[in-house]
Amino acid sequence: MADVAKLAGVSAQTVSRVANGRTNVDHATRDKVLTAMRVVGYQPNGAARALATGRFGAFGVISFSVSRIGDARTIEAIATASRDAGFSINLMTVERPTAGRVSAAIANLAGQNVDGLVIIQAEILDAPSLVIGPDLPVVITDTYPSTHPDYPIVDTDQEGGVRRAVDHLLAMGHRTVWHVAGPATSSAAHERTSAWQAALHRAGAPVPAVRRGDWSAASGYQAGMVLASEPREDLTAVFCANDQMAIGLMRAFHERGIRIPEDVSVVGFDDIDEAEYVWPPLTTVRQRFDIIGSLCVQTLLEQIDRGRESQPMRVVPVELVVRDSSGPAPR
Amino acid sequence: MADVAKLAGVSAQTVSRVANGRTNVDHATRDKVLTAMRVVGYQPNGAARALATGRFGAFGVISFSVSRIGDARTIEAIATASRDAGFSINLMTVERPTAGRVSAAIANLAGQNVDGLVIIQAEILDAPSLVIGPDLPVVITDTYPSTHPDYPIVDTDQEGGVRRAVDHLLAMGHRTVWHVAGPATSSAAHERTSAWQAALHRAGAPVPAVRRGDWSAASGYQAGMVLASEPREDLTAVFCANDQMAIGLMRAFHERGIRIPEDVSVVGFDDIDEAEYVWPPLTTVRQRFDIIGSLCVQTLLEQIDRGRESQPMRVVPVELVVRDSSGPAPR
DNA sequence: ACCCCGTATGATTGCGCAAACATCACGATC
DNA sequence: GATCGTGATGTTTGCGCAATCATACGGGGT
Repeated sequence: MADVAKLAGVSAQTVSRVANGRTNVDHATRDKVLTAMRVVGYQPNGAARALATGRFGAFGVISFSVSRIGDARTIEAIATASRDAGFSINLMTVERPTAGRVSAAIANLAGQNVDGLVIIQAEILDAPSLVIGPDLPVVITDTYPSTHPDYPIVDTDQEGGVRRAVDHLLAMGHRTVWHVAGPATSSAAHERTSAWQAALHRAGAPVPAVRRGDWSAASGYQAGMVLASEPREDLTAVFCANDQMAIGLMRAFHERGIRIPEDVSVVGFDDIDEAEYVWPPLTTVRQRFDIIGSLCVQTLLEQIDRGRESQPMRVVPVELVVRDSSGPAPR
Repeated sequence: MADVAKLAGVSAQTVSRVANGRTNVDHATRDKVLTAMRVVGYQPNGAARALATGRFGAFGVISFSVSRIGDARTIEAIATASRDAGFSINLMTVERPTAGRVSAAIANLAGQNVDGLVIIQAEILDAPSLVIGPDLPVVITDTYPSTHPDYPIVDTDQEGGVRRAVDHLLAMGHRTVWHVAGPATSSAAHERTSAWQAALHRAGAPVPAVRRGDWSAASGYQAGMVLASEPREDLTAVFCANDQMAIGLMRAFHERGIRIPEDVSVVGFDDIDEAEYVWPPLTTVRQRFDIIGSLCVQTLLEQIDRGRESQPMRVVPVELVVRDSSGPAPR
C-alpha cells in the first residue's frame, strides 16, 4: 500500500479510501491511485483489513459431509448466496459428529476467521448443547427444530413433505405404506419417520415395522432384499426416506421380480438429478436446497445487523413430484 | 491476550508461546496460562496471527460447481486432507467459467486469506492463461494437462480409464463402441473422447459419430432416445463419459424396449454410489477422488516448503468395475 | 469581507499477535 | 572460580490496514 501511495503521490490513507470504494475521493486522484495499484500489482491484505475492522468478510460452514448430495447442494447454495452478499466461505468438515468436536470446530472458526456460522447439523449430537460464543451470528440447518431453542433454524418442511408422499400413496388405494428410514443418528430421518407414522395414524392405516438404512443406495438395496424375502399381502407401497435408498430398494425388487409400480409403489425424498432417470422414474419429494442456502445467509446477515434476537424457525416448502414409480394399488 | 497474561502473572509473549504449543515453557507456567485462558475464554485472533506470521492456515478452493458429484467428492477430499494438515478451506464458487472471472476469484482469495490455491478447473476457459501471483502455491485439477504448463496438475488417468472401458467391450466381441461425450466446455470430456477414439483406432474398429451430453442424466436420456430411434446394426455397446448420462441413457433404452446388456452394453465413468444400484448395475470406471484431493494438498504443502519448482503432473490411477450392464456382443 | 460548512486529503494511532532480541538464573565444564 | 551454554522469560517492534482526528481549500450566505 505504501508503494502505491508513493507512486500515486498521495497518502496511504487515500489509497485505502480508493481500495474501499469511498466516495469522498477526487476523480483524478482515484484514477491515479487505481493506475498505481495496477502497476504495483497491489492486493489488499485481508488479515490486516480484518484486524483493523474486526470484520472478516467470511462465513464459516460446518458440515459432517460434503459429498452427500443434500449437503453438497446446501453448501453450494450457501456459497453462492454468500458470494453475492460479499462474503467468502470457510468450510470446515467434522469427521465424527460429537458435540465436543463440533464445539471445537466452532471455536476454531469462531475466534479465527468468520463473521457468522452455518451449522449443517445432519446428525444428532451426543450432547444437547453447543458452545457458541454469544456474539457470533449463527444459524443451524438440517436439525430437529427443538434441539436448539436458542438459535435460529432453517429447515425443510419435513412433515409436510412426508405427509404429501404418504397421502399420495393412500389416495391411490394402498392400505398402508411401508417405510425405509434413514439412520438413527439423523434428525431429518427421525422427523420423516415420525411424520410417516402420524400420516398413517391420521388415515387409520396400520403402521408396519420400520426398516432402517443409512441413506446409501447400498442400504436401500439391503432393506429391499429383506422386504422382498418376507412377502406380505399389504406390501404394496414403500416410502423411502431419501432417493438413493429408494434406488437401491428398486434394484432389489427388480432382482426379485417385483414389478414397480404394478406390484409395489415406491416414493423417495430429495429429488436428486438421477431420480427422474432411473427405471422407473422415481416419484419423490423435492427439497429446495437453493432456498435453504439463501435463507441461511439471510438469517446471518440479519443477525449481523440486529443481533441474535429470537427468530422464528424458517420452514422451506417442498413439492411432491409424481413420476412412474408410484401407481394404484394392485387388484 | 493481555488479560490472560495479567491473570496468569506472565508476559503476553509467554501466553503466545503457550497458545502456539512451544516447548520452552515451564510446566507450572504453562498450567497457569492454560487455566487463565479458560477463565477468560481466550480465543486467539486468526487475523492478527496471520498478520504477524504472514501465514493464514487456509487453502483457497476455486470451483465452478459444488453439487456435481465429482466436484463434491473432490472438495470433500481436499477439505479432509487440509484439515489433517492444519489448514482450513476457503471455498469460492465461480458462476461463469471465464478466465477473467477465475482470475478475479484468484486475486480475491490470493491477496486475502490463503497460503495456497486449488483450482478445480472442470471447464475450459476462454483465455489461455490465468493470472496467479508468482509466489502463491497453486495446483490445478480436472483440466487438460497441456493447458497450464507452468502449474502443477493433478488429474485422473482419463486415457487409461477410457482405454480399459473400451477394451473391455471390444474384448467381449463388440465390433465397435458408441460414445456419449460430456460437454464441449469440459476438458475431461475432451480427453475421454480422444481416448475413446484412440482406443478404437488401435483396435482397428470403426469410429461412430459422437453424441454429446452435458453430464446430466437428462442429457443422457436424450442421447439414448436419439440413438434408439435410429437403430443400427453395430449399436451394441455404448461408453458414456459419466455415470449420470449412462443412467439416463439406460432409462431411454428401457423405454424403447432395448435390453441391457442383452441387446446393448453400457459402460459409465466415475463409479458414483448409485452406479451399483441402478438396474442393471452399471459397469464403470472408478475415479479415486480421495486420492486426487490428498495429492492436491500434498502438492501445495511441497510448494510451501520448496517453492513452485517444476513438478511432474500427478496422474491418479483408475479401476474398471465390471457389473451387469456390460456383456458379450449379441448373436 | 466575513464566517461557516462541506469536500478532499494527510498524519497519527491501534487492531492482536509473534519474531527478534535481550535478560536472567542455573548448572556443567575446564 | 571463571567461562560458557542452555532453558525460561520479558521487552520491543512491526505486520498492513482503517478509524479517527487534523488540516487545507473553496464556494455560498449574510
